[in-house]
Amino acid sequence: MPDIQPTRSERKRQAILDAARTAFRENGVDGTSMDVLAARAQVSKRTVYHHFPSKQALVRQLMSEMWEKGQQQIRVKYDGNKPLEPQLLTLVGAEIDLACNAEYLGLLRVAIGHFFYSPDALQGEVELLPARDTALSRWLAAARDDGRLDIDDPEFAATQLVNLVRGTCFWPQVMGMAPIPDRDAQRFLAEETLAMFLARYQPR
Amino acid sequence: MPDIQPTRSERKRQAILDAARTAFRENGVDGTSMDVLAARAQVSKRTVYHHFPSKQALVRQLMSEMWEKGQQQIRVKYDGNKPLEPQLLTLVGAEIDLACNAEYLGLLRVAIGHFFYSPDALQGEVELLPARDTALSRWLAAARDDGRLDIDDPEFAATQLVNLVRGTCFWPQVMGMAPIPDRDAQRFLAEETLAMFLARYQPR
DNA sequence: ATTAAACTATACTGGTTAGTGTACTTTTAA
DNA sequence: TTAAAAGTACACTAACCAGTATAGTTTAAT
Repeated sequence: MPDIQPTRSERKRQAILDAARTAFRENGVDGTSMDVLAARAQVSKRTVYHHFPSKQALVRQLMSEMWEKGQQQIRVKYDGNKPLEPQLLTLVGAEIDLACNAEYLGLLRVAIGHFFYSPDALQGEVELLPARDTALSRWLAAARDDGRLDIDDPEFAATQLVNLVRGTCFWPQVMGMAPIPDRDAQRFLAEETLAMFLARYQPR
Repeated sequence: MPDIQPTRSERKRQAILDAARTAFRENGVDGTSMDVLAARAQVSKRTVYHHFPSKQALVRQLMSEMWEKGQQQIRVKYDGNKPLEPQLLTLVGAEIDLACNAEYLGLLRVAIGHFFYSPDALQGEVELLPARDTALSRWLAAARDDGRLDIDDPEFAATQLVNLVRGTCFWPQVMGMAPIPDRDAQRFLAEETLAMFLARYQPR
């Protein structure tokens, strides 16, 4: 068993990032001192500053991780030959998957807590909710143009769909007011969301 | 014009509360020092401590204001003789009104920012989103029992309704990511929300 | 007019925190 | 083996902040 150990330096760096993720999520960036952070990472404070020039740089590193996760785009092209439901279910399922991803939620929590009072800084550092909605609204527009959905404003319809998901699956978790729903609840949410959406927009 | 002036003491007290409201909303509780607060209120720091024994007491005062606003219950009893739509529109409209109330949103923003990282303290001080949802779900259950809505789970249906509203009307504003929608947008949202909800749950 | 309550300016205490300086030890790679 | 890179312990700085102390001024109600 070779079991290649990463270099000590790399291990320390990861320990710092792990500690930052959990500590920031639990107590916020401002609520976590660099001394506490170093202690949680079992690393001297000097080592923290060896790997990251400042607290802000550490935050930025975590933000870019989150950004990456959020970017995992859904590639569901509209297919006029397949039935609507399974296609839409894939889209909604992807939305729910992301909104139920503990890692993603945790990082988003850090971001929101940190940038809550400086929206300008927020916009400078990251765009929180990436342009995934546009993929959805484009799909809806395609289905509309194909005469299979009776939608006036695809963007608004996409917003409705997303709101049905995020209201139970995203915001409460970000706020720390509810746990992440289990698989069954996620499936139930997907089905009910779809049912409501199609009841509204599917031509009879 | 008598124009009864409130006493100086009362004027100072209000100036402090006003300054706290805006400063806390803009920069958060932790991001607003008592020195800055006093300066914004054009009052000496000692006067702040004359009116409020501590920063926490000041926060509590603002929280109770918010609590009061949130408690303005909607009293729409289900009426089997009136058509569904206008009744539901009243309920949805009330939800939107509150979610678009700048004062309420501002205070909620303070609360969320303050308690984001201590949900226990949150539950100790206030319940953020009061039990207004239960009024809605009771109304829905009544309409269901009357055979006028085809709902399995009134609580979930109420959540869906509320999510459709809050996703565009509440969360973005609390997060400071979007301005409060104007009257037209509010009406549009109410109508579209209702249309989707009834499409799903009104028996054909 | 007098007096107590409210207000002001300013300096202070005690505590916390981001980040640095220093002298020393451990790891790693040539 | 050896030298550089990385890590450690710990003391230190400069700044900030909640809340207090003090001594003097203004307001308001008797």
